[in-house]
Amino acid sequence: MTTKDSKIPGATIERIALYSRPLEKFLEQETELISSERLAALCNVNPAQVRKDLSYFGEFGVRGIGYNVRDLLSEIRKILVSDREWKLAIAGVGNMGKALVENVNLLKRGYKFVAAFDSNPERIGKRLPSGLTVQPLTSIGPSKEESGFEIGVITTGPAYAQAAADSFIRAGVRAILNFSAFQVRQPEGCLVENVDFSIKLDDLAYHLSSIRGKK
Amino acid sequence: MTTKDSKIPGATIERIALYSRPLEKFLEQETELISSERLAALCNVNPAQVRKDLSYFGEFGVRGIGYNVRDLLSEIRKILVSDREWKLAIAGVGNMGKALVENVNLLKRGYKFVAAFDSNPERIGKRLPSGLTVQPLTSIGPSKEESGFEIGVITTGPAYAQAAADSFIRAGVRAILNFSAFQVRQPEGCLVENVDFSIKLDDLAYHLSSIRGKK
DNA sequence: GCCTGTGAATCCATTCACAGCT
DNA sequence: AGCTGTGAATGGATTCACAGGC
Repeated sequence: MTTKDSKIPGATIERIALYSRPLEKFLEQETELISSERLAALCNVNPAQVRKDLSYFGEFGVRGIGYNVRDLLSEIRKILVSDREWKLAIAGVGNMGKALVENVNLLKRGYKFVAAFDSNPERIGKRLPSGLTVQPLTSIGPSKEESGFEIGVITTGPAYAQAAADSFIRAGVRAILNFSAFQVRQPEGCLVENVDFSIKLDDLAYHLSSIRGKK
Repeated sequence: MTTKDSKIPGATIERIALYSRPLEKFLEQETELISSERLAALCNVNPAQVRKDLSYFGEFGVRGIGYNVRDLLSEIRKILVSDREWKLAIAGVGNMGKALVENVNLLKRGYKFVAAFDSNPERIGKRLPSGLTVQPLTSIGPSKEESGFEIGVITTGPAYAQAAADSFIRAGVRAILNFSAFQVRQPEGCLVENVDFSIKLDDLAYHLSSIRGKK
């Protein structure tokens, strides 16, 4: 990293990831150039935001012209370190877990599931379409270099989420993506992203009612 | 709503939804009282944040004592309007879509899927375990009161996401939860929440590398 | 003229710190 | 003494507005 460390807003990183989606499409259809205005429109953000976000990492555009699609995308990939493969493990192979393990979009982006765990005895030993064999949650162990995983994904029910997180952490995992409806304790030195979509629904429901309520 | 309209931070709503999760558990195990400190710890937020968030909607606690679990939960349910049933439709019944339609947690919270759509001819006409029959995406029509739905959920591939959103909007839907890796155009008068988890992974990957890079 | 890059201004959100009630 | 409720202070993030280069 050649950046003057750490003054980068958290939200900037997520948006930079967001920008890469339309850029990929433009690259496919061989569009050469893109303006911050156009890119912003596609991502529902302000054009100045796009420019500022990118400016944290360098000067990727040309004044009066715009950004070169191919170059910008390649810069973004470098920033996000999405130019390499990341190994994931999943805890909980219900519908949601299977949906993720079999998601080709993730694989295309370099996120590869290399282990699957579950607490339900009926599921243990089963072979997933992707080739993984479901192991007992309790067998999550310190990851041995080769077969190790770097990111743990939790798709268990709320009752098992914390246990799964604890196991992952014991196994040396430093980043967890938690889809369960249970807020995992933020442990020292481990990143946790919670994606509780029932909260998103609550949010929508609230705003729906308040709009209707207002008029 | 008896609130002095609209000065409520967006993030407050999401956190209030968050608070309800541990409260539900406390209610089950018949804990009477809870302090902002304890609740905050369980949700990984600051205690003052909890108090301020709640204070936007009223004075639910007792000084020197704390909050009554049952009362607080009931107030939160009123705030979030989660004391009624919301009807949802889903577009895209792949793994992810099925995971949502069959998710009992959502049903428990009052979110009920009443229609399912897909663009894949092979899926159309199939009956889901929940009893819904998959209809063609193109048949999303203006919702007729009775069978209507209020929130549209998108779990199609990126290529179909915008079309699904457009159809939902034409059908009169005012709120959309989008899980596809395509950012749906924010349309006039319709709320859209995007939950692109591949972005969350990018975010984790970035932070993982920058931590390792630093030491 | 056009579009980027960025300090300055604004807006929003979080946290502090203490008054107020039990 | 204990814990809430909240103005004031702080800290971040977004947007403006214009200088700078094509």
